[in-house]
Amino acid sequence: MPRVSRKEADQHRKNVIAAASRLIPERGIDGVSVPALMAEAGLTHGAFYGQFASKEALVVAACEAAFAEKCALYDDFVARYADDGEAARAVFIKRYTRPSHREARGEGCPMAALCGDVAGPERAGSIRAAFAGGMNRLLERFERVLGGKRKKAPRDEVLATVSMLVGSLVLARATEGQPISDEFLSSARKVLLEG
Amino acid sequence: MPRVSRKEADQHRKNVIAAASRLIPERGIDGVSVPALMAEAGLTHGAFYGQFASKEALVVAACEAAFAEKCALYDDFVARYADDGEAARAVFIKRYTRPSHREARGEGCPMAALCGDVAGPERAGSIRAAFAGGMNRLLERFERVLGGKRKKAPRDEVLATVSMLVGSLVLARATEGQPISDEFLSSARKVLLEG
DNA sequence: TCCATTGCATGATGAGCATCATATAATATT
DNA sequence: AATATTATATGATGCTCATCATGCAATGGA
Repeated sequence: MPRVSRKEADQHRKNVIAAASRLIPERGIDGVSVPALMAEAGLTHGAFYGQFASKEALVVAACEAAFAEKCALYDDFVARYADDGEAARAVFIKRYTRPSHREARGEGCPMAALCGDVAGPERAGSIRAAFAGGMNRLLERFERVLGGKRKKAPRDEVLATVSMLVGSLVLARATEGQPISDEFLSSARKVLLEG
Repeated sequence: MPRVSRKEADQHRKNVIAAASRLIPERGIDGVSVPALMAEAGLTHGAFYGQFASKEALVVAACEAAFAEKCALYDDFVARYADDGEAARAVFIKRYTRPSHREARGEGCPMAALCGDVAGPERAGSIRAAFAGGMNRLLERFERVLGGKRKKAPRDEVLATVSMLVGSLVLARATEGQPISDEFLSSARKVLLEG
């Protein structure tokens, strides 16, 4: 009964979430307006509130999609390196600390891309919960990626390592264009691989 | 010739910068409007453009003030612990990773508070430069704070340690209210002090 | 004492925002 | 084939924002 078929409408919704899960990590929550997002998905702003109860609901969906994509990625990664945990850890750390990761905010680590946006009292509701849920799921994968020859790395080590990786990426982005930017990434890489 | 004396006007400007250097780290650049900031400083919005060329100029001044305050703080800190570098490093790491630091965004580490705001292409101008300049000055202090019994810690170690501290704080803020939030801080503390 | 200067307040401007109301027209159902 | 449904588009609402224009009134120099 719609102007488009149900299947098309479902696809539209998926397109909107896909666009949001790329644009929100890239430009921030407040950097993506509803009209701009819908235009990116090939629709107009009026279609938005037929699909989402609010902008907050969209952010939740986009956040979950971004984490789900990375969880699937690391499931594959763990499977591929199942017989060489040492290599898995080294390859992961090298990839994470590549300068190209700094530029790829929309496709890179959602923890690093969203953590600044999700902090603060005005985001204490469902967005925060979606972010924390995604983080917990992603950290489960990191236990194995970072375990090396062990099955799973100890939790303190996982959280501290992730803190260093995310911190180096976020600081590298905040100083992009300055000489110190690359140093954050290379120092984290060096300390994690050699220290 | 003004409605208030020159001295009062100078004091007003300092008040505005002081308010901004607390509110901007606390609420983010876009979370502090010019009218709200001026009200906080006891003035009306109209007075703003007599003192600052633009909101960007204010952010630059606030950023510099925030970093300058911390530089002075750590100069004192280094002097106080001049004869016991080991204690300086341990005390600093314990203070940085306290849960109360997570809540004190406006008074805490400006690197952690501002890094998310300063990333992105729209902040690539003078704000980014002010942030990077402040970071470089602050990192000079950290070389000595983190040196332990050495005079200065090696640069890779400083940058990696700061990455972990900032990362743990930023992630703890992004997950505030969730059980994992405290874990980021305690894990970073444990690894840096014992690992 | 007088007057030019200027810091501040009031108010306007135009833009962008999230959200809602309504109309349209194509689809599902009958 | 007729009709009820509904995804989408157009457009409006009320808000907040950064910035600018104007006028006032107190000050500091003459």
